[in-house]
Amino acid sequence: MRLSRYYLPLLKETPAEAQIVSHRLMLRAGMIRQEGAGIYAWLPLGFRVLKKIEQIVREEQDRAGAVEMLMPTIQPADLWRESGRYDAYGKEMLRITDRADREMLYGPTNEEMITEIFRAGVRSYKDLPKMLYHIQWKFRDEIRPRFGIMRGREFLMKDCYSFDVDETAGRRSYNKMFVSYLRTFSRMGLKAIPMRAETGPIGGDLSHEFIILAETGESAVFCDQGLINMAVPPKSTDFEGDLQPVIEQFTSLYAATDEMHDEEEFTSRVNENDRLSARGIEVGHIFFFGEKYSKPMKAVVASPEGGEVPVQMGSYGVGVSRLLGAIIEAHHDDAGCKWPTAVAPFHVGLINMRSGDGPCEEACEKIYAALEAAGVEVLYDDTPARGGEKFARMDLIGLPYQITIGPRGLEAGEAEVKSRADGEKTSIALDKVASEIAAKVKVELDYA
RNA sequence: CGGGGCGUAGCGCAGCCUGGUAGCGCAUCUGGUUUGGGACCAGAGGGUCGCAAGUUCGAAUCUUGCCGCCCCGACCA
Repeated sequence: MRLSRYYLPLLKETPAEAQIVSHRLMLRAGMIRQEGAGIYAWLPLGFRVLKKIEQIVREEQDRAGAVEMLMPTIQPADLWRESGRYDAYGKEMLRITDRADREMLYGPTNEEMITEIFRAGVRSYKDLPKMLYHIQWKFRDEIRPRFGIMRGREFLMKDCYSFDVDETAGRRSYNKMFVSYLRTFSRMGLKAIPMRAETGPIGGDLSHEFIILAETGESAVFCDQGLINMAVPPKSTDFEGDLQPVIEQFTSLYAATDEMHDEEEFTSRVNENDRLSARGIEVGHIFFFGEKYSKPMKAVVASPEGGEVPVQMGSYGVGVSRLLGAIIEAHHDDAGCKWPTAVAPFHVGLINMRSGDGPCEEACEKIYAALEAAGVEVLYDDTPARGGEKFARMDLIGLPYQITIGPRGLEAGEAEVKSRADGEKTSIALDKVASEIAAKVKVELDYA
């Protein structure tokens, strides 16, 4: 992509309303634009990151055996009357009437609808287990939206639902999602810690929140330091095999959000040096809630013993749009974002120090074409701006690699490459730079 | 929902108390000098001062109502 054709409205000054670094950087880097309280437009750069995150979530859901579908954003109220949640959900649910005065709502979540869809198509325990998910926009009329997309009213969420014949099988589904989440967040360069959590209005008896540690997190958390560097299950993990040992490993050490925190247990189970009390961002939440919806909504299957039993359900959410903020919180410096390659809007920024200069342009065009041909995503700054400005904005948007072409390097037959993550600068021969960077990018994308 | 605050050029703000020509920095446009970490000089364009009503000879400024947004608290991906 040539920057001259792109839409990248960067802000030099920090907008007054942005309180946390991820919000500030998203506004300054031209990723989002606020259209109302808790409502944001995704500008081209932000949209690219959102799509990358979404795709990682999708790949790990598929790998765990979940099946993708898409449910509508607008739902009929009657569905929610069946579960009793139409009244229970309160003002957080955006209620709408259509032209015929039918009561509708903009979905804050989809348990009711997926249960309705499931019961229409499944009759026997032999059809189980099933895991269905979608990645769809939700609307929750939050009392107080804040921190940009971190707590927006409209947000993109992956929600998965599992259906099993009994509790044992249900827990197997829960375990699959547990492992899937560990991998999902790890691939984005995040260390997410599963913590025992309350079940909230969705209900149930088994629940974990996946928390990213960050100073600006909304919840206080307490955990054993040992969780931070625990090895995440590899790509080769067999999701049909026994995952219980992994779950036990990750739940063996103390970790709880403040609602579930037990100071006595914390101090008795965790050595003083390993006690970590911090703040965290919730990026995922998994529940097993059994018959909570299947019973009132009559989602039943024929059981092996004859007769009908309500299916055992779980639901599993990932805040896809929130993850952008969480990733920036974890990867940035004073100059801007430092995207992990897996979610970077582009892999490489190509800087022409002297636009309009024949040899510089020629060298840039050559490298640009070679990188694109190698499947590397390049943002080529072909604008007439001065070098300093180009450096500053590349640092701000935070692409993993910057390749600089200027008269100085050309004389030596070299391009300068900067790694945004560690700031390290190297010189590489002009005819090798594209292939070397392409190789690095490929390795980083193949990780996990 | 309770408490606090804000709304003036694309962005950041001053002006309001004490009513009288709407201003500054950045950005933008033109010309020139520059060009390896957000350049300099000269010139130019850009505003229903959130909306409405009222007070007044006169309102960005005072009064009232409305709308929008932000921050602090209890809920949530």
